[in-house]
Amino acid sequence: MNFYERAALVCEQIPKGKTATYGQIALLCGKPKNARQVGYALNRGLAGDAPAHRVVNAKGILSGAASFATPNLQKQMLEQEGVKVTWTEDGWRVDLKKDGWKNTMEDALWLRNEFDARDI
DNA sequence: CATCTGACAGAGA
DNA sequence: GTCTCTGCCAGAT
Repeated sequence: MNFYERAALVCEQIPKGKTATYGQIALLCGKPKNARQVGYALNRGLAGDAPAHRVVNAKGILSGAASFATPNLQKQMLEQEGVKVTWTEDGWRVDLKKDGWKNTMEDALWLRNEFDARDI
């Protein structure tokens, strides 16, 4: 099973206008403890064309390492999708209560099937 | 091999 | 809500 391929697939399922956390991605990939690897994957572009801008840490902070063309690009893209991004002491933050991706059982089942179908 | 690092998270105070 | 401490694990050195 390839964790990175899974991570990419999961990221692609994040609905537009919603955000998911690294831990959430890791969980859906079947590796609850690999949150850091999710970040690593996105950082290294190992997640293909997955929408990395919709992935934030557990606090909703845009961790913003520079795999974006310009600083604040992540923020811009999120706002473009209707996500409210506010500045805080810690940096740009989204409201996970409002714009966080709520996984449904169907999302999980769908993913399970895809993983199985693609043997990853 | 041993260590260190990091787009992280959870538990406890 | 905050802050600190600990566990994680793939990659790099």
